[in-house]
Amino acid sequence: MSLSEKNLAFVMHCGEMGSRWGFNRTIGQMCGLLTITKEPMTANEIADTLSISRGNVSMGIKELQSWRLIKVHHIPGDRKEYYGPAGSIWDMANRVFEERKKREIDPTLSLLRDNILEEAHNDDERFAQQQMQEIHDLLETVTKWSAELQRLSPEQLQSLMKLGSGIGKVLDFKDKILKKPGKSE
Amino acid sequence: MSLSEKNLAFVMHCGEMGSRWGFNRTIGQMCGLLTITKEPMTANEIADTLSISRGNVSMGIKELQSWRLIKVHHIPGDRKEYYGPAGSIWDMANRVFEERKKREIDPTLSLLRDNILEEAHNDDERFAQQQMQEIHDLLETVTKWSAELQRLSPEQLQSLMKLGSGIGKVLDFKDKILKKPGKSE
DNA sequence: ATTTAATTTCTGAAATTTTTGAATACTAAA
DNA sequence: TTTAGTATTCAAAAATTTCAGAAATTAAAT
Repeated sequence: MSLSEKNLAFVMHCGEMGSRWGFNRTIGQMCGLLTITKEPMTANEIADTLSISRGNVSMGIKELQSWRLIKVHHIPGDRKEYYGPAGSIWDMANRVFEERKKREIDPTLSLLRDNILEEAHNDDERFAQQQMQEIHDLLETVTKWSAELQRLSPEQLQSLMKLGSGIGKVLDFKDKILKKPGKSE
Repeated sequence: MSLSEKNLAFVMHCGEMGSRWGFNRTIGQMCGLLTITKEPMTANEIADTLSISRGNVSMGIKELQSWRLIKVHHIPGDRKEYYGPAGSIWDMANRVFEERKKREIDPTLSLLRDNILEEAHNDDERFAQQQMQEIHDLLETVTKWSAELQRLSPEQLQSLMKLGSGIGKVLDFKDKILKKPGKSE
């Protein structure tokens, strides 16, 4: 139940970064711990390993589940719950990304939509609305794009990722590709 | 110095979202206020408009400058400093993105690199290292990509953004494009 | 130099967030 | 049912973050 020095360093780092990634220290540690541990762990093991209270672990688990970052395993004849990562590293990164979009972008998008619909009553409001329109359009583009990426097949994604600096070249060909005769957008 | 109801609503929203975006409430409000206000504002105007202390504004300005989100203007014969957004909405979004990468990704990348270089001493470390390698590769890809996007011309970027669901089709043509005879990667 | 206008830094109080641990609830088997 | 092994909840304590306002600093104007 105790971590090697190096693994501990990683877990602690995850704790320190936790709040930057969208959760808190304990939850960051838990997430790090579970992703580098081969076998799923019980809540008590987690508490012991990280030297935190059992209650705290319980709340952390709930939170990590709400992010869909961990999943429960059961061992026949054992009523404890064993927790492990919910998927591959890529899956988990996606989840974090998605969840953060939900928290960091969607509420703003919705406020902006409402605001833009209304009529501006004076110059200040007019200028503000222009700015809000720009923010709105930007966020909407980001939103559409992330949805798009999620829709790609893993192969296509890999392909895209490997593209790197090739993206410029590909773009230069975009028109030719999309404007094939008979195929309108 | 006072905001219309709608503009106030936006500014307060920015405050509420502030901590999710990487700063705190006051700084979020300040950032929102400055981006929807046409004319640059003095620190005192900001303090009055938001009903916060002058000292707090000063710290907020410093922080927003460290994010490169605002810039100072001067009016001849006036020794006050006037603050306004550092660029277009797109510029600002880029800055936030870049800055967050610096804070949320780079430190982890560096820790992972160090960790991966060392020899694993047992099975636990071996497994952990595999996972870390995956995280590392993922983060590195993200990093490369964001650098790539910054390198694109605004036109190319717009082109890419408008692509939307076309991205899949484009990818299907990638090989043909990049493997033009005589052009090896 | 002195005064005045402005900005920055600092400290402790207030607000917020996190954590604990005891009490409570749940659940499967005896 | 009861019991024992679990998991969860929640109020209070601890830790952290934010903030106002005073004091210090800087810089321009006279």
